Amino acid sequence: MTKSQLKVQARRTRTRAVAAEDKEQRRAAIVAAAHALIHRDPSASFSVEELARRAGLAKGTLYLYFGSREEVLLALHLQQSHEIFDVIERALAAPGADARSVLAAGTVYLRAHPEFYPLAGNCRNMLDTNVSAEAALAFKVAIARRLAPMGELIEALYPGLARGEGAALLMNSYAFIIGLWQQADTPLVLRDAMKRPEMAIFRIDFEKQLIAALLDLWQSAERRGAQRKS
Amino acid sequence: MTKSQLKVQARRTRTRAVAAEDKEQRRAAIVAAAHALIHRDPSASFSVEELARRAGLAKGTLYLYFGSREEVLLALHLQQSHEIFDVIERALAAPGADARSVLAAGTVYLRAHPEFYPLAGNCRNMLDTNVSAEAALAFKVAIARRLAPMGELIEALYPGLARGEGAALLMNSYAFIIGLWQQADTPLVLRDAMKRPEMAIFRIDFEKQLIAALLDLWQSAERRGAQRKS
Amino acid sequence: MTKSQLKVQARRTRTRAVAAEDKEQRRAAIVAAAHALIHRDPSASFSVEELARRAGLAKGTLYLYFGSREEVLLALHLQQSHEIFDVIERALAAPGADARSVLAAGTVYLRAHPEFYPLAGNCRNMLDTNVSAEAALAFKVAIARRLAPMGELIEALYPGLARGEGAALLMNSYAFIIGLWQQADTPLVLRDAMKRPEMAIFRIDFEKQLIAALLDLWQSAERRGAQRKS
Amino acid sequence: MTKSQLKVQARRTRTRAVAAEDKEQRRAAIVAAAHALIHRDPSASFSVEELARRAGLAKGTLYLYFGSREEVLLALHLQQSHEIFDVIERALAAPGADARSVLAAGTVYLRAHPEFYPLAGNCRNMLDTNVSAEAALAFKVAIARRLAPMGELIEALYPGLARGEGAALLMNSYAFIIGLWQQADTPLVLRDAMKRPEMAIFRIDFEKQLIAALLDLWQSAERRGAQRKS
DNA sequence: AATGAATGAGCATTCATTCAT
DNA sequence: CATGAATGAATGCTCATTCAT
Repeated sequence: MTKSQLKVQARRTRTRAVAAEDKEQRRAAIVAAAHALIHRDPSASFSVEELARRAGLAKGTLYLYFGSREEVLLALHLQQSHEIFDVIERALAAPGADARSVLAAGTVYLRAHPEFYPLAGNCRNMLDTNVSAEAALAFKVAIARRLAPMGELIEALYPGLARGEGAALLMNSYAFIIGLWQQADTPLVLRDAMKRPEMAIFRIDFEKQLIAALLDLWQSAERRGAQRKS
Repeated sequence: MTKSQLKVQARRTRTRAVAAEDKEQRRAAIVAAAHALIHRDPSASFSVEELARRAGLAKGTLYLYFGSREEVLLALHLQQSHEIFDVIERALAAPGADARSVLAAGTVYLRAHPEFYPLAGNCRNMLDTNVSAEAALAFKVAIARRLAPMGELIEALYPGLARGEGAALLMNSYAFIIGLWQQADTPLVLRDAMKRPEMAIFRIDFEKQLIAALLDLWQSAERRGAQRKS
Repeated sequence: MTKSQLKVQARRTRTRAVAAEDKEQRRAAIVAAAHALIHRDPSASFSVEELARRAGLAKGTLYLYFGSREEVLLALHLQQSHEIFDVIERALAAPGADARSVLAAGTVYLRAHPEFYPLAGNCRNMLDTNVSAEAALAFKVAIARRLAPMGELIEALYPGLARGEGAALLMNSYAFIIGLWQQADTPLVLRDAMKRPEMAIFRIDFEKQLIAALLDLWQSAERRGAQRKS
Repeated sequence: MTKSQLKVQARRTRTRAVAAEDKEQRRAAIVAAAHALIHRDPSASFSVEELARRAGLAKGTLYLYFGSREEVLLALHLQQSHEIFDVIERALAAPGADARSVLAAGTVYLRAHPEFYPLAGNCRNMLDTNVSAEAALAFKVAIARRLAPMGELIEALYPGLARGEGAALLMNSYAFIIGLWQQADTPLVLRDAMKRPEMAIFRIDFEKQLIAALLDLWQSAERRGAQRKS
């Protein structure tokens, strides 16, 4: 048996994803692999090689399902966005929903998925780097389709809000979450330096400050709605 | 003296920066070059080569003044932060200052310096990539030193605010600005697609929405202060 | 029957080529697709994917008919060679045939099939790259089988030529055509630069220079034959 | 001593080419490395990695001197072209020069530099692949500058030739050399098959057939000149 | 201090070919 | 026979950083 024959034998190919359903599974496996990797390394510096290995696929196969490394990350971000949107939407639709309960629900999700932050914080960057116009558009449209009904739920909750103000409130909240995380999260190299007295100002209780500010935003919106109504 | 030595002699060399003052000038020139380049290309994809050329220096010289490419960008970001802090601080200290006037002042600065946004949005990233602990610390401390007095001005303006709430309000505002920009700024590849009806939700009036939300944050803080006072 | 099996069944499959005739048709379809593609892109940089799509087949099917991408191109080249050989042979066999009439006939073909040149120019390369010994041999033998009778026709036309000199004249002509095209055809990147005065020497009238030189070759052969005869 | 320190120690950099003269030497070293490699492997399939190693340089350094892998090959081809042009020019200028003596001189060069053929045969291809317009133009202009004076020497030799016919004769000769080599050189995979009787037609004496045909071309030109003169 | 030549690790992506279905 | 999902070798090039001059 020659060396080359050995090599051929060694090549074990995955079962083929022929049905659309199977293909969707493959995509999901790749996204899951990215999820696992970004969990360990929030800076997402893993290589495509690593990503493929983790997904149990060859590098080339990955490119059958995604146009680029960045599009995988975008897909992961979209997935997580759907997840948090599900949580928020459910909270909004629950009886007795109010700002507090909705924000609490969102916070629970975020606490359990800290990798959401760096992904979201890099999203704008990714859209400018190695993401096809189609993929970028699909992402944005998918987000838009979720924001609209959630915005309406908010508008139902806060009568007096104008059409679109609900969605705007969501976008504002989202923006604030991303922005505050970027300010509050301590870079690795500063982990030690955070103890210094000069850094006291940055030693904030992220979640507390987040909720407080978001409550301000939501309650201001509610108040504005109430005033208009009357 | 050989031919090759002659060549070497012929090489033009910048006059050397000996005095501390001169050194500061060199640093400033490099930062200014980065400013000019990032103005044209918000993604800051320019190379060190380009940066050095624009600054009128050799590549190696640049590394006498900065530890890495990212540290240059960080210095630029710090400079712009100082500028906007100056603006804000002045507005806060002006007679009759209130949320509206302060935010208006800040908005004027941002309108004139759109390159502030991508720089600020990437700041968190930079601190994790190729920035020495010293440089990162120096940056953070410099920011902290500006936030403290400004926070106190706000606390003076809104009696009833607890110690530190002024600075927190600033940080929140800053976070919101960065976050909203990331949501609102259209990636290049989507410039055309923005016209589509599905994208309507993202066609926001950035400045208007920014000011409205910030006003909500500031006024909520003010109200909270007032309540406590009474 | 599972969902996925249904999907598989739904997959459209070409009708199978069972008869030898059908198989030949498939081969021809592939070659025709290559022809069409190389017509648009003389550098033949199209992928197998594209080639298969154009031929209306799956990638794998293509490999049932050809051993490699290059073998398809070789087949196309052989086909075109047969065509021009047909033209030449007919001209040679025509009453009153002479160098002029034969070359004129060949020129007409080439004018109508400009993609012949790059294909022929790359032929030597292809034979060294990804072409099986069998395919290479088959190609060469097929060419040889055409050259022999044509060479004899030339020898009949120019009495005095030794056995084999007719074929040699053909080979020389062929060589010259390929070589001159390589010198004369302007690379895409130089299209604009050709206007410059320094490039004047390369702005030749390809066809005119081609025919003039070929006539020289043929008439020299004729003369040599005549001398020997006498 | 840590691993990383070892690495730094191990890095041995070439003495720097500061003077223009030294830089020219580096370029030459790279071209020489390409020459050595193509000598062993006429298909020029070596990697940039290999080329750099052979030149004793780092990969990146190579790109300080050439824009792409192909531009190195083009430079090598230009160098060899200069060499054969030198030979031809000298032969043309020698007392008692005629077609025979000039072609003999050229043949001697080619016999000693068989790697000239594949390089020349691929030149047209290279100009279309990964060669900048500047490099392509520089190459062509350099060739043109050599052809012009040589053409004039021929015109002086063959009075009666029109202005430009000398250069055209050179170009024709060059074209024929390249073309005939492509027909005559046996591909590796056919080395064995060449013994077969069907391949007899391709078992030509390359040099003999080359010279014979070129003599035909040159003598036809001479005759044409002589006729015009009278 | 200033220079810019040299470095080389690092990496996403392509695409001809195979083979399970 | 036909398909197209899976493969993974293969590789040119970039560019931040270093350091000899």
